[in-house]
Amino acid sequence: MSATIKDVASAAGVSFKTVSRVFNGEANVREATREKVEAAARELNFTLNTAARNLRRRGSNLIALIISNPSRSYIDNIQIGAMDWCSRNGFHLVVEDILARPESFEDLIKSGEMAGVILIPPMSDDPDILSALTSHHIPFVRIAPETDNDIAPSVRIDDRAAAREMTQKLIALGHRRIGLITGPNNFGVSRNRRAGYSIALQGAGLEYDAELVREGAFSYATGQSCTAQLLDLAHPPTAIFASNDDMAAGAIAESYKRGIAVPHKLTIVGYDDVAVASVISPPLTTVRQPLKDMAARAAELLLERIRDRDSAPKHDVLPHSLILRASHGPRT
Amino acid sequence: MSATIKDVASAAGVSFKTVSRVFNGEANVREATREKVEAAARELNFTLNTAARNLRRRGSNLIALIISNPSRSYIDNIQIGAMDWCSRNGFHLVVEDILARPESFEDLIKSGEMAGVILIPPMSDDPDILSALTSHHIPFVRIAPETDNDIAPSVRIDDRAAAREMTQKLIALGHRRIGLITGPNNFGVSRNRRAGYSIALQGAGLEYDAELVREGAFSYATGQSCTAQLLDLAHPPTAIFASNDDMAAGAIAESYKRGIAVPHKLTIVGYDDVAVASVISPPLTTVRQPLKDMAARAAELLLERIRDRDSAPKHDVLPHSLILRASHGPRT
DNA sequence: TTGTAGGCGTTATCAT
DNA sequence: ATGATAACGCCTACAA
Repeated sequence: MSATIKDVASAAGVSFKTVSRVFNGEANVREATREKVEAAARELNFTLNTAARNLRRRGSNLIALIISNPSRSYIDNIQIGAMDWCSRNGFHLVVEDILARPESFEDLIKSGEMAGVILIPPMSDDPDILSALTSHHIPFVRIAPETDNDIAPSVRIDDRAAAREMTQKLIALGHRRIGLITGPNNFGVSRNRRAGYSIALQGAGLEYDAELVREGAFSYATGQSCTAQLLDLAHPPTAIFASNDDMAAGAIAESYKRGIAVPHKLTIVGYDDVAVASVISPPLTTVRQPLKDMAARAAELLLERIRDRDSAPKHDVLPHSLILRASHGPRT
Repeated sequence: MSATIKDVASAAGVSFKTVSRVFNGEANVREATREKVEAAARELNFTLNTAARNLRRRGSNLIALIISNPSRSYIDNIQIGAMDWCSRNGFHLVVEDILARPESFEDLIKSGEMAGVILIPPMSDDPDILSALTSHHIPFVRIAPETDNDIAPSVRIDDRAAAREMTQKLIALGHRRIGLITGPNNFGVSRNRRAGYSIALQGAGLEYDAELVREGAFSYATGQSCTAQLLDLAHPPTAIFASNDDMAAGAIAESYKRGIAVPHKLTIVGYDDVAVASVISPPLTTVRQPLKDMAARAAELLLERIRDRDSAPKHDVLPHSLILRASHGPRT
């Protein structure tokens, strides 16, 4: 059917090994020979057969992104960054939803079809997943794990510092009772962000009031319900810090429903800076994470490990920033 | 490293061909033999090597979803449906963003690594893409193309009927000047939905007023700007029909900004019924498309074509429905 | 019902 | 700088 290196070889009058050399960018090919081969290949519309290459190399050009995350907008950004990197580096991005069918993860791992795996929260901290990957010797990288380790590289922002800074900002605005809507507790980022919140309070001599801290699930609906609980308190907060933008959007909706104007009567801030943040009303003050860059960087670190499995895993911390839009204001 | 069919064969005391038979579910294997083989395979933690299989079969277990769509929420649902189907049917879903790097599509096609390709708007109607796929003999399926053809199977809802029904609903509510925000004109669905709108007007003896029809880009921002244009008209519409939910959300935001209450002063309805529709305020009256089911069905039809390239392409029309929430009301 | 021979298209190894 | 030979692990075709 389609041309092989042998076809190209005979068309170019060289041995097929030379064709292989050309297509692998190996040294020791005379320039004239290279050109002859390339012309013949173009003529025959030749492409290397990936299956044959993978078989012989015991390799793969597939990177898997494991998905099981309640926030689609978070995944979207990660996926875009990863897709882009893959397409520029000769890989393909395979997406696998582990929530819908847990066996699919096991299949994926056992099949050995993936050159490497990208993990996002909460899988980045899931001991079963980490050990499965490790015992099958599949290179992987973790995005936003709770803590780093020697097993795999990671990419993150400093969640603790980011949450601390945002909380300090709210304190500087005069807020003294600040509600926190966290993510689920099995997310490392949830714990780190709560720690940052707590540190900021402590630094300002404010007491940590467990009543003001509610656990959401990174969804719009839980943002609403946690906000409802917070506003029903005898002493409700004057500011609410949601651990992602979806929950912040839910918080704004709940306030709006109760006739509480944001930011005039209540300050609400989010985390992530995904699409919804600049699209709701009022636009959201939030912590920006460079999710696309994080994903691209994660793929890069993963590639290093694929190429050299014994290399020491690197741990990158990318910069975050506070995006000040219109959903925050001074305590009134 | 990892076990091969030969290892399993000698462990089970049979020939490797028998192992192959077992793992391909072929007939003519005695039950006792099958069990012996399966036990040995379990023992050795054996899995078929995909690269070898693909090489020999000249096949692949990869299906590509080509992405280049302004509405992430639309893609998300399609992707979820496709991922799920793939994981249940021994395939992997590869996502490829053609907007970020157009060459990636060419590479994908030439490499022949994909068993098939799923196309969504606007690629479903892109002549260059269709002919590239056809000339490379890559099976593909089109989701929501403008019209069907003999080249590839397709899955759609009846956009024309759906848009007609929604428009009729608005007319029944007493609206006479109904604004339409379309998608880009290179989307077949845009044209079909506008046709449905037009038919409904005609059926009610209302005139099609080009002033009331604006072309958006399926984005929140264009929903806003088109609504602004519509509301600035000397005779503004009393209802606006946006061709997707993102634009409807933008329309609501624009109305809100101008102090125009929805639905009391202005009716706004959307299309798709993606996540944002039930999450904004007021919740959106919209046309529901079963996007996940459409994607799963598309994968199914694609598989038929992969298995038998000469089979006549099927064209499925899935049911739509009108979801009546709170963003519509009678003309006031 | 089970087994044997051969080759899919590439890369590795070793030679020239 | 280039070439010959041998795998990689599986499936197809045919034989027993």
